[in-house]
Amino acid sequence: MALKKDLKNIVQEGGKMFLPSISVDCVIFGFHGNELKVLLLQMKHASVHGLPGGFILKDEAADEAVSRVLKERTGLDNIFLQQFYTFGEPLRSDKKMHLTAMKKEGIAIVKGNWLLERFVTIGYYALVDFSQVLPMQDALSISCDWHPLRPAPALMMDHNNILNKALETLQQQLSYQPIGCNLLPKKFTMPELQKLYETILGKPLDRRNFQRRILSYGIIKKLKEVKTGVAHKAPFLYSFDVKKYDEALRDGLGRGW
Amino acid sequence: MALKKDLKNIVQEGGKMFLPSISVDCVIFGFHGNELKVLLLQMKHASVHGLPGGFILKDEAADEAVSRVLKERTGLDNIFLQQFYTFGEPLRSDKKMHLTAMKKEGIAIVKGNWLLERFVTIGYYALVDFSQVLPMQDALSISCDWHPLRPAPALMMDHNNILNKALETLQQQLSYQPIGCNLLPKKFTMPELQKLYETILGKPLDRRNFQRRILSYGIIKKLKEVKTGVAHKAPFLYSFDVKKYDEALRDGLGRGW
DNA sequence: ACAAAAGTGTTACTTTTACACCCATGA
DNA sequence: TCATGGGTGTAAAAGTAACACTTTTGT
Repeated sequence: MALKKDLKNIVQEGGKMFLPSISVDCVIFGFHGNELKVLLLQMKHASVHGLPGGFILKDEAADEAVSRVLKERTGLDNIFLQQFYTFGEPLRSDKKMHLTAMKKEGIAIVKGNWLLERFVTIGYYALVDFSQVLPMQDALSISCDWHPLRPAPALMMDHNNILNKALETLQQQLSYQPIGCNLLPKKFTMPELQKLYETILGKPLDRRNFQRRILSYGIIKKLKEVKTGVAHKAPFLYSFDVKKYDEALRDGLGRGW
Repeated sequence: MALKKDLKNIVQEGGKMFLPSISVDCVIFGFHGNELKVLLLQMKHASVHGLPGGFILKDEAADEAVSRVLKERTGLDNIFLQQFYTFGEPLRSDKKMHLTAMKKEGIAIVKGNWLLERFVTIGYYALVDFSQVLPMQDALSISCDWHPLRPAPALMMDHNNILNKALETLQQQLSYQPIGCNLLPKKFTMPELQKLYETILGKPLDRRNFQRRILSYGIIKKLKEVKTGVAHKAPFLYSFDVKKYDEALRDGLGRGW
């Protein structure tokens, strides 16, 4: 099995390939069935889930490492990615976890192995179009799948903490940054976008006010199509204006002083 | 000289004491003479300045490491501290710099020394009461002093980049977080606070509107004293309400959806 | 025909901005 | 006494929040 060979290689050679004591973890958000979802790995040797993550190659930028991990787990390039916090508590990483996992894998891991060190992890969140993702597990997991956020499953180590902080950051940034559209397909309807905002913020919004506000940002444009094959009145489709969007990403939307 | 002994120890033993390839850097902001200042080290062996920084002890939290560095450079405890970004570009650290610096110090640094590795640095900014700070240099610097921000001096490596990002973050957060007061003495006047906000944001604000808005947050309270020994009409003194302030820190000030 | 969701404007309310005069103090 | 900065309120403008009816479509 290719994955196991990879794993063995990482355990034995990782110390030469990767920066020591630093990892990246990624909270991948998707939106489906009117729910926010997060992509999690089901770990092989423990009844817990974990965030997709990885290590930084010696000549690689942290952002590149995350993109690489993301590509591996979702098949996607060019994902909206945001670093949100670096977790540097001394007791956050669980040294025993790797030890027992490797033992069960039948891979030798000796005292002093780089994986048994304490790790500081850089947290990123990603916003992806649910329908475009093809989840793929990694060497240490049974499966990679979407999970609901509320409630989120029990995660290994401090990953629940990381997940919560990611969600908090997302909620805060949603009001000032034009990020909502990243979670939807290229063409989407106004009610879909609104549902998304309501879901992230966890509260209902007025339809008319929502529409006015979103449109006032100028980052999305109404297409001349409607969504077909749908019950009830056909809603218009919108897409977002990449140029205006990029400006808004730089300058923000909110007011403030 | 104690500092040199320390330095030699860090070069030779640091690999055992600290997390490898990770550093912390701290942008320390102060306010004086109606200007935002930043505390910088004048490096010994190059005509550049640098941000105060350090490394994380093997059993120490990243935040603790920064507090320790801050204590060493400023003499202060319990400073307002905020992690703002982690810099993980592969070429950000300058391997030659340490090498030549140590050569000039007469300290042997051999190939493979931990200091010659690539470093990822966790950026923090600190807000301090200028009048309370007693700047102290470290082993690699001639002096530690306040410098103007606009323009900021040339800094080593990517420290100008770090500084700029810190300032940007500060500006953004100022509108949503009750952080202004951290830069002033315990008792301050409304015009002082306003000057501070104007300086950080780089634009003038209306006196009456500023006062109304700040007071509406409820985080500062008017004292029954006025500032004495001052020219012109004596302004009232204010102090900030720690309880309300802590609430606001958690919940933010701004609106949004 | 009806149930369910989408489209659309107006009004009241709240927040923000703009603006000017008097007062106290030190020089 | 005068120059300088500090204290204070109000009115207009902008932005936000609340709200209802009509249209379309599938069943």
